[in-house]
Amino acid sequence: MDVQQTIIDALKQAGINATAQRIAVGRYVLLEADHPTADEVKAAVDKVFPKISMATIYNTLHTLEKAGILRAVKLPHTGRVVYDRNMEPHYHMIDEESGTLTDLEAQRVKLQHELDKEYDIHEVEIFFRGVRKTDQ
Amino acid sequence: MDVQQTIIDALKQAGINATAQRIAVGRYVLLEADHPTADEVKAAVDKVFPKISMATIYNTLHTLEKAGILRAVKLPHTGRVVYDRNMEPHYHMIDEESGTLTDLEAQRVKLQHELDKEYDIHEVEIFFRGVRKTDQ
DNA sequence: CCCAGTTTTTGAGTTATTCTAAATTCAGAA
DNA sequence: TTCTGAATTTAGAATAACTCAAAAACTGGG
Repeated sequence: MDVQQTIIDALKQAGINATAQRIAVGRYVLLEADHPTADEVKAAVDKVFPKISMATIYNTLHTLEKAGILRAVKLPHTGRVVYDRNMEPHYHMIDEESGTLTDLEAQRVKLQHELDKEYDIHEVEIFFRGVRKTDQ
Repeated sequence: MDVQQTIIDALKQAGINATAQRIAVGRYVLLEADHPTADEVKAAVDKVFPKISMATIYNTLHTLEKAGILRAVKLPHTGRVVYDRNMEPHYHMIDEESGTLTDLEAQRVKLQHELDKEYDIHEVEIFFRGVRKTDQ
């Protein structure tokens, strides 16, 4: 099955009409990209799609978010929003040198607290920030 | 010792010239406020200071940040920036009902991971999001 | 093929912040 | 004091990242 069809199916599966623009955006953000910004999505789609407006980029990203197949992550250091197709519970590591954002599976981090006594916790967001160690 | 003098001393201590505007802003963000936005700082200062520009509000907040006596926190849900005078290691709890932000001392949260093997971690930012339990 | 509903587009509007350059104020020297 | 260069403040323009509104284009079911 080709990539095109994979995306069309994924969109339909999520209850989204598979328009040409959505396929182009979806293909990039759901299969190819690694935490892109809206601008980067536009740039990437521009390379393979004749003409798409910024509003459609945002509309589509929001549609994917609402459908539960994409997540917007607001980075606390820069304030930029990037889109994350990893829908498993996970946290983020920000490499301060390269600016790269890496996913960290939730099970790699153990978290203990007693907030549950007082709150119904709906979500925990963690950002680790640092630099890669120079091995010696 | 009066409040005015406390702030003047705190500013000087941090190596910041104590101008009238900085005293007014500092007094609010370092002593009175609880996670205010820049707009809220302006509104509060306007009540006690004849005339201050938004640029000065931002300039001063940045100056305090660089001096290490104030922290900007970018909230991941709204994207708004609030200023935090708590310089101890701590995390944040966001009450989704009221929008309130509460500080959580770092020692109330135990965090275990093996990222140290690969990274020099400079900072860990955690946002808990949820609602207060209705006691029954 | 037709039509109601959905999607896309353009361009203007918004919000929060930053920039620029001029005006003001300040701290230390004389 | 008075001066002077540096620091600070200001207004207002500029920017970035969206969001909105209304018209135009498309789509899928009948």
